Amino acid sequence: MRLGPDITRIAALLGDPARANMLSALMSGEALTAGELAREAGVTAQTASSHLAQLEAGGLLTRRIQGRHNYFTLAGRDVAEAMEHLALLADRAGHMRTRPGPRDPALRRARVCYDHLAGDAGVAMLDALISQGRIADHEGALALTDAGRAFARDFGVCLETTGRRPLCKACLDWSVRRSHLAGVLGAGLLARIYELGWARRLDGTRIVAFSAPGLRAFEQTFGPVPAASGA
Amino acid sequence: MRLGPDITRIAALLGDPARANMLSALMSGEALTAGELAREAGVTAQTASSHLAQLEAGGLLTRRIQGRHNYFTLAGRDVAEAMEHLALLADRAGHMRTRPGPRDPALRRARVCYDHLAGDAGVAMLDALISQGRIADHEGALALTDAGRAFARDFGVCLETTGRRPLCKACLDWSVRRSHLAGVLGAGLLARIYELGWARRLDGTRIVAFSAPGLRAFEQTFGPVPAASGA
DNA sequence: GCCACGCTTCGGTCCTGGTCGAAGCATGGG
DNA sequence: CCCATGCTTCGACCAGGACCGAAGCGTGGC
Repeated sequence: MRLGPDITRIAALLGDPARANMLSALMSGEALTAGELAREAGVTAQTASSHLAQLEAGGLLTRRIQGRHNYFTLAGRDVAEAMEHLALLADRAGHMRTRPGPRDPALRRARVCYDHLAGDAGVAMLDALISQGRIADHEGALALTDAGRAFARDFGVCLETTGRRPLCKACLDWSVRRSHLAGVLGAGLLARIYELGWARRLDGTRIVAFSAPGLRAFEQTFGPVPAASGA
Repeated sequence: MRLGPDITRIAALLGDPARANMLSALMSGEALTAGELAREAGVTAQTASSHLAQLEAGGLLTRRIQGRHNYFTLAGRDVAEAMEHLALLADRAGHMRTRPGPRDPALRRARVCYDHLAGDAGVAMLDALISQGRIADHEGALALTDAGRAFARDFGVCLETTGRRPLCKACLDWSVRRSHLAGVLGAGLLARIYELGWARRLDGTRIVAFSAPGLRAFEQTFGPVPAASGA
């Protein structure tokens, strides 16, 4: 059985703390410079440069040079999905980065999963959309209903299904271990949540922080967000 | 951003060739002994023992002791899914284990993805089920239709949806880069394909080998399987 | 044209971790 | 009871790779 693609190369890239921290920082979806990533990973610029070259060669990162800055982004949603999947396994095995700190609950409550909402809020949102009859759950397969299409339009989400990306997709949440909503609709809803000022992303983290009125509006639309998901 | 689960531990486990080979061997879904896995990975029993202990501690493997044999299986479908996801990234980046050998095309043609059919045959099967109106594809979300339910019953697949496992699930195929069918139905169909004698799994590999009449029967039910998927 | 800045390359150090030989410990058969 | 088998533990070896200091090389500002 020495066939098929070589998982080792990719996994080894993800297996180093410095590189994993860089990639985690990019899970927010935004582009960061080499220097910012070096600081994020807690290493010098030289070391970071080496890591970034490896990640780029491995197809996990995309580099765009602008002036004297090198901007990096994840090479695609695939990368983010694979990392989330690994996070699920890690969480189940109880592998935490550190002793859970004060900001960890915030991460579990609402965070960005590359381009859509995850955590308690993300799971609650999908639950609401299903119970409201806006998304149909055919034994784990999600489909947008006519009512859901109307809701998306009213909410201001553009559903142009450009490319082959599915409209609705279930994405397994590592903190709640249930599905939240990904796909075009998931990304569009989060974008609108930002635009409406309901929430903003905390700089340098994946945490999505709701304002007090924003949370009220969110819960009015999608129902209450349960408080505790941590064990 | 030093929050959330520690991906590093899991990824580092997958990042070693010996461990990755062991896990790959277990992707067939069957249980293997420590000695078999050692041979599979090309290392001595001592080294294998160390690796297996790490994989077990990391929650990727389950050990069952029977007499003086230690049988190992993947800890769950999650593990297989995560590995497939990494394989997708690796394949896109062109990371092959070796120069593609003579058996590599067979692997791309039909292989087992833990418990369901993947490769050209797997993708063709899902395509057929959709075009036959047995599975509905709502922009990437798969749902079994009434016709599909009847077909499954006639084909001899039991659809008891025990646990929370979805009936139909799209699983991205690393070799074809399109979806094949996972979920309860996907696993059930492969089981029936074995039972009907259409195909069998080659020992020690993930290759699913169709017999000549078996392939004819398969193609009569699901339409022709395209020959080439390799680049 | 000079310097500051961002990043990369080079060279060297250090250490984690994979590896095997040998010994230890169970299980099962004769 | 003794031996073969399957696996684990211990100890030591060695290499790959992470890391940083220093130097090199572009870009942009003055």
